[in-house]
Amino acid sequence: MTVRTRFAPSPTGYLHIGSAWSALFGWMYARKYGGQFLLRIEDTDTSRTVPGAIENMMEGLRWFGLDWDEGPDVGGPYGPYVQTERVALYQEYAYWLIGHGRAYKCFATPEELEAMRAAGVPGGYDRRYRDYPADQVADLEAQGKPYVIRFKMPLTGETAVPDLLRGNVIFPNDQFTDYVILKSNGLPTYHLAHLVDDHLMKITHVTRGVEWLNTAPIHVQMYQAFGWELPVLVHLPVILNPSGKGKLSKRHQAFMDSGEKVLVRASEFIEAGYLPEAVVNFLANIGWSFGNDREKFTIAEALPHFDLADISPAPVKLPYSKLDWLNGQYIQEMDILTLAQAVKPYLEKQGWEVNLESLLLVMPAMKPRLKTFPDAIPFLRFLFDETPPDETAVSATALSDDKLPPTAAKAAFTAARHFLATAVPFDVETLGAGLSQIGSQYTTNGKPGPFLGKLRLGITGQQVSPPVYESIIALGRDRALARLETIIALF
RNA sequence: GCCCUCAUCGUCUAGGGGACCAGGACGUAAGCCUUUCAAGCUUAAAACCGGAGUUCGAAUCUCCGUGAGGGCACCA
Repeated sequence: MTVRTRFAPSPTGYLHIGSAWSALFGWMYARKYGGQFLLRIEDTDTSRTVPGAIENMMEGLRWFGLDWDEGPDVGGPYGPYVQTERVALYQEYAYWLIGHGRAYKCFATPEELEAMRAAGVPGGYDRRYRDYPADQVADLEAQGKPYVIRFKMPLTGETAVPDLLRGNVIFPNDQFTDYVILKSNGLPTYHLAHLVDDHLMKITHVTRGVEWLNTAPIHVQMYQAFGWELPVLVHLPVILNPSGKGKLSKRHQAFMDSGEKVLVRASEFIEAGYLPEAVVNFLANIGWSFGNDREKFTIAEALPHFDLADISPAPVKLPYSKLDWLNGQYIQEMDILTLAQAVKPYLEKQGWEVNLESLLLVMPAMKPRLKTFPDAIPFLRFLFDETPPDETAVSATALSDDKLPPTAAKAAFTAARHFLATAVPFDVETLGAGLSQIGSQYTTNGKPGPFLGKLRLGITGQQVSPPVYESIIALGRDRALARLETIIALF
């Protein structure tokens, strides 16, 4: 039997990182066994459907590299893959259950339901129409009273849910009421729709969040009622908010202790400058481990080791700082041109006009300093931002100290200007030799350090920058000389 | 309130009766390197939630607590 897994989001918003994580495991399992991974849209709550959400999710999945063999856009042998296009099917199965005594029409009004809930009826419904006389049901129907279809849960006994990660989880049946499977508008609820689809689409392994574990007994009972084989159920743990309480929500923005925003949507990870390989590697380390103390790996490498049964059932907080580290590791493997092209848009977003040539010149020096692409912004302001440096930051006092008194500083900068005007070739070796010699000559301790530090400040207007020689080269001879002129004039 | 789940360093994890005075990674701290900031290298601190069992032996099995979470819709 081929493995078939699916990702079945409802199009109510954006792709959540937790959803992507769950999709990843389903995808990995299907790929490992050469099976199929499907995308199905669960849009039976039409009031919550958000335009564009499907496209957004597909885009996110593609970014992660999670491709699907069957889905709304590519079709497949068990389509359609959008639930609102399958309603006739669900209705057919709902009525089949009625015909076989496993479901019934319920005419309870919203007001009645409200009253039952207020009275504290377990499950919010007292099953008043469960055994309603057939002729009276016919009467109500003849009067055009709206109704829903409810599934008859057993009143006694217990239901065992075989969960791959937890074993059999036993639920007493009296905990449940008769759940609505077909709404009064004719659309199915999740309980009916996902189950009919999973069966018809021949899904073998269901990966979904633990929040479904509590309603899984209904599904087990329904599978039995239909006489269908239960797929392997894998309830993945919740992803917790790293700061504070509860699960990671996309509704309420959370913040790290550091004050940074907690990333939740897939699109936020993209915008924040993470590489898909890094994020996927990061997610694969959540609840599962490669083994052999290995943290960094490609998904292709992970596949042979992967098994759904090895996933830990414990809830997790995403270790965001590890993602930063991993992303940095992946950046180190990028070639300079690709890296520069990846960084460029983030610099341009600052309103800077970015010259690729200059960027390429500093990129080798920048690479080990980057964990994410936007990290380059504070380093490279001097290169692309033409607004003049803050005068209070770059002043004669800032450019001199006891190891490099003002007169010596002025002389050193003047010497540097002469040197840079003629230095050939204009490369790191030449500049390094010349400028450090000038530095040693003018500082009171005879070391180049104090001068080079001031030179960085003078040239870049920044306390922190790429290494000075590289910065000067990236700036180019003319611009560097112009800045030295400005500095010398400060004394 | 009722039902369900989970529990190893701060975090992600390895481990599944003796190989564990518990291993790795991130983060943190210190040192080296160094023109800043990083990177890199070296070192350090840091955990089996508690209590009872079972056993010659428990981080590992059982039970009870505790804590953390999830669920109780004509939402998924």
